[in-house]
Amino acid sequence: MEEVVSRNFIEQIIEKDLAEGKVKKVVTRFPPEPNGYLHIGHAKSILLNYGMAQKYGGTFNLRFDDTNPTKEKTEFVESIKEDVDWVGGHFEDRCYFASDYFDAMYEGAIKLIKKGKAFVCDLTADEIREYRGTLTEPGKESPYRNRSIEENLDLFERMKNGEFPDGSKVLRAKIDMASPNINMRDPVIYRIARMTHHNTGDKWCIYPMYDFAHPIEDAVEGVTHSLCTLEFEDHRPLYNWVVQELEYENPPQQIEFAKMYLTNVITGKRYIKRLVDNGTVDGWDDPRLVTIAALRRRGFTPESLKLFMDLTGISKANSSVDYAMLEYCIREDLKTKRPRMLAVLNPVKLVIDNYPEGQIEYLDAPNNLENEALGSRKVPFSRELWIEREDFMIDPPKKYFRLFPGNEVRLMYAYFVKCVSYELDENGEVSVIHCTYDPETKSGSGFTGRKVKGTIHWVEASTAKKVTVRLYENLVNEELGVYNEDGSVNLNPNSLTVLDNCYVEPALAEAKAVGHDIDSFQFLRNGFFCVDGKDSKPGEPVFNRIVSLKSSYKPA
RNA sequence: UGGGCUAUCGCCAAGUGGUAAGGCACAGGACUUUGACUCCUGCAUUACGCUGGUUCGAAUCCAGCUAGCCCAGCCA
Repeated sequence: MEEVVSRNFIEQIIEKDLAEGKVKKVVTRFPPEPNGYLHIGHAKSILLNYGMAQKYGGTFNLRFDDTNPTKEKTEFVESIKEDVDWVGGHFEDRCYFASDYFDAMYEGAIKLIKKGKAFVCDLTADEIREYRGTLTEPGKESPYRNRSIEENLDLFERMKNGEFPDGSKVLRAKIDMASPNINMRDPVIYRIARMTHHNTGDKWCIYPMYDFAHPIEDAVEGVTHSLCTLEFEDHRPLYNWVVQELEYENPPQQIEFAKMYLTNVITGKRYIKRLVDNGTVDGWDDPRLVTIAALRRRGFTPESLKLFMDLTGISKANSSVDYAMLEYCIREDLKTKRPRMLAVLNPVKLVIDNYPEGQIEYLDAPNNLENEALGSRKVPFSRELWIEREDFMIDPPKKYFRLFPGNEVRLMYAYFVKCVSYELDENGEVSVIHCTYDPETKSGSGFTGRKVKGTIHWVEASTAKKVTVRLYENLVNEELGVYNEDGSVNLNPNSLTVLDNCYVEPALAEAKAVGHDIDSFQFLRNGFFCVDGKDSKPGEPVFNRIVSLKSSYKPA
């Protein structure tokens, strides 16, 4: 029985091209401009492009679209390469630069001029705008539109040679000033800009525009399917015009898909910049952001992002995916892959009155009950433990089956304990809980004499490691929405809670994350956490909460 | 009111003329060495933006509407 697998519209196009022999080998690319950090939206494009090449036995390129030196910085190149590869876009040795093709683009421009399809225009930027017309009115032709081929050739070469000041002349494609598509109204394809380019230095003082450069970049690399976002739909006729006029034998085709939006997050660069500048977040990789670097620091895995993209799909409808879907993906990925460790975030002392003083025994604890391959570890146990403050109540509501006076619960991996009394401090807060334990009930002993409704986690007090834990919530206020009317961000005041009095079992004290070598764990009932490689010092781990666990227990 | 695109459950999303997949979320229940996980169950009862039409039959075809997104950089 063949499983019916639905294909997204891009896969359908590719399969048709392959079947018709129009395309022999699929080649895709991810073409970022090196002018900032990559975020989860880019991850969708990376995974889509890489996925298509992978699925159909083709290749995937990383290509920096660096045709505008005024906006680009070399410092972003390395971080983008790292992010693309980390997220799963394995470009291997195929990392290219649009600027490597400047010669081919220059030749292409000459070819257009010789065909009478391009001209040098002396209109100012303002005049070009005026001549362009409006959305509802056609434009009018530039007075320079009918210069001779010889004159255009001469002028364009002199543009290249630096004989004219910045902005004084441009090269334009000669198409149709009356086109209802504004992109076809004799678009500028080359401008003069004296800027040192991060890759080509001062070799050029003229630079090609995106609409002219991109199709050439794709054609030069043999890209077959050029996947981009919806806002470029109107540019497709121009894209096709360029590859046709330049007479490429196997022209690439542009296919557009919808960008991904996520609820309750901020992706706008200027908003993030403001938050960084005023100290609301600690940088562009603050774990509450959804830049790839932030997601990685928070503890998201590449696998979880892949799952997320697979579940959300590809379409042409603008949409905003519920953040809960992302949380589901990281829980799904981590739950059977990472150990479940003992950590108490809000501690209160528990003393087992009938347990020998000074004795420490080491109990077996499976690392993950759902994954035996993760093995087991020894956890120390003694008379004095830390337990979660919320796991004890003096007057419990109905259906509370953790610890309360007279009730018996299991200590995870250890024994049944029964609460016999408790002490209060001067503020009336519970300071010590006294229990007795039953040696018969040791974990793994096969004891079936009686059952207990609740199980709680704990940490042995004398060997516990004190750590700092950071709990993250969404950066923005879900009730009020993301933005205020004045355009400022509607912050959630509880987006970050720092707990500096947490205890973890000794095994966790060894956890360390350096750089991006992330260690992540499930803290029973508290969620998934990872060691923050940026803020942890040796021996002083700081844990970031990746995502909390769902809870069906609702306190009265 | 020029052109391009989109519209299927609270959120994504399949569906390509034959009688509405799936996931997230949510709600019940079972199980449980944590109330998580897992497992069951329920969740668009002529309904697929609206209105007509074609057809034995339409989310799928046609017509006309409506709503939303994108475009007037010498940015990408």
